[in-house]
Amino acid sequence: MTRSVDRAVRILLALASGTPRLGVSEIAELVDIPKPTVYTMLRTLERHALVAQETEGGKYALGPAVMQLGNAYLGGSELRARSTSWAERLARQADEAVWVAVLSGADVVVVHHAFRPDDLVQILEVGAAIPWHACALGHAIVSWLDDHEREALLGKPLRRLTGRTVTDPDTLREQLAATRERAYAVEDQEATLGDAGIAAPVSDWSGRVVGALGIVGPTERLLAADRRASLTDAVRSTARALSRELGGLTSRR
Amino acid sequence: MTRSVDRAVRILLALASGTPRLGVSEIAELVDIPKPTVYTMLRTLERHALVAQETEGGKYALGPAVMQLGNAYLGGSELRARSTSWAERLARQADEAVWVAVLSGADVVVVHHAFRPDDLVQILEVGAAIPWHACALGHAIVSWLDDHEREALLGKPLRRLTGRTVTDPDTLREQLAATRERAYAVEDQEATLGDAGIAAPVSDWSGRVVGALGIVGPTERLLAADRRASLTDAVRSTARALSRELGGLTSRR
DNA sequence: GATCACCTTTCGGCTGAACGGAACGGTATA
DNA sequence: TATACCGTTCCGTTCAGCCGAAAGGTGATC
Repeated sequence: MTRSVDRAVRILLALASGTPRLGVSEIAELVDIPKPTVYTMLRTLERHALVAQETEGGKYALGPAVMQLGNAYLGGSELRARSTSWAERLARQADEAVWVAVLSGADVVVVHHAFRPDDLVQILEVGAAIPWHACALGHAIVSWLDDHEREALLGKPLRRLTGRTVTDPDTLREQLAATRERAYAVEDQEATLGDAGIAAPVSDWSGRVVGALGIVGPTERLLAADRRASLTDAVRSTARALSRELGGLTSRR
Repeated sequence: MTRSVDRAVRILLALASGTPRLGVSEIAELVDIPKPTVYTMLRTLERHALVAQETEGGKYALGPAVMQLGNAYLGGSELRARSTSWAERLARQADEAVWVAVLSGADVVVVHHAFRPDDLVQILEVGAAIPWHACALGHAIVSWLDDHEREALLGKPLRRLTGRTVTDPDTLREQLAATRERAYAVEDQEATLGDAGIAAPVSDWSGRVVGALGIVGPTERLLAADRRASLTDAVRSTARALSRELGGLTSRR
């Protein structure tokens, strides 16, 4: 492990979480690194536009280059590339928005978003990060991780996002077991009030879970008794089809 | 300057440019750092999900965390926040797609994209990076930089993207002078064949240019003799209005 | 199936580059 | 005017990063 690199990353993450603009001293305290060290690193990061300083002698913020990295990540994502057509198809079929996501630490990050066909106001959610335990996508992924990884995630503190967020490890363990059995996950207003999700895991040729695919929308539409069965089936079979495609063309190793 | 941090960033950028998946040796050669050093750094970056290793012992790629950073950047961008309503308005008025961009090294990075109102196929271009010299947005920004910064950019090698890309520094210098005078830039198929752009610089309260705003679309529509005057006026006045807004509410320093 | 070539990964001792305490100058605040 | 806190600079010390050498895998070649 390279300490300086680790520290620099922690600085970037500090800038990414919550307050977008921070001073040297604030960062130093936040990540517990001496001020001069933080300063030197910020300057180094600034060279590459990963951070930017507002006015001379002012606070620091993330720089535009991090966006280029993000874009490059999307461009290189096998999952995203292969999922677009399937997601589109499912969005039309279910008449709901479809998200494809991967796990990043304890968060689920949306890598593709197919809009609900007839929606007018569409907010692109690509790049959004949601705590894994508060969404169906997260449950779908984590339920398929091996015991060791899953327990590591259950061990971390679990934030409550709405009144309905489940944060008890034991309850989650049960839910994950159920998810594993059914091969799909359901979430009802645990991340956002009014919104629900249905998701299924996506795996690659080796059987390892690489992400999840699911639909997101208003509770009353998604979880209506008469639609639920058909929606879960649609999600599950789409995820399976996508997994098969990822498995087939073993792709560039 | 922290050497390790600089090196780590160069590794990330290498992963971001071109081939999305690289082996340790490939990276080592690309960025000219001894293999074991690259390895250690990759492992450090992997901890934070900034890079990810496909299969165990395989090649490395950017990780999902870089997307979170990108998203955080967008969320904290004053320019983006203030530009949305203006961009929307201009998109309706001009009936064309509107882009807002900032400079990142020698590239222009799109931070906001307002769709052309009646377009059906809409590709979200947020995060896209375009060499500054090949687009109106880039010209608008660079023309307003101070001499020193501008010359530094003109000194770097300028890539040709289409047959019409201007890559001669002297020609560019003239174009930039003209842009500075008119307070808007025009580009015709220099980045993409068939597409043109009209853009104007956006500055903050201190007068420093912070980005640019412009319309993008098919050459025949954008540069039609009868529309051009009204379009350039619309772009210019929108950019000015946005600048004024950024100037007014000095915002959180 | 043995050899080869190339990979990623591990190890450890040397050394110079990163670190951080202390001080500086500028700028809001009382 | 005094104070407090900021970003920034300085520079000697030291310990962490560096990287040559070697190990352990893996897939191709003959």
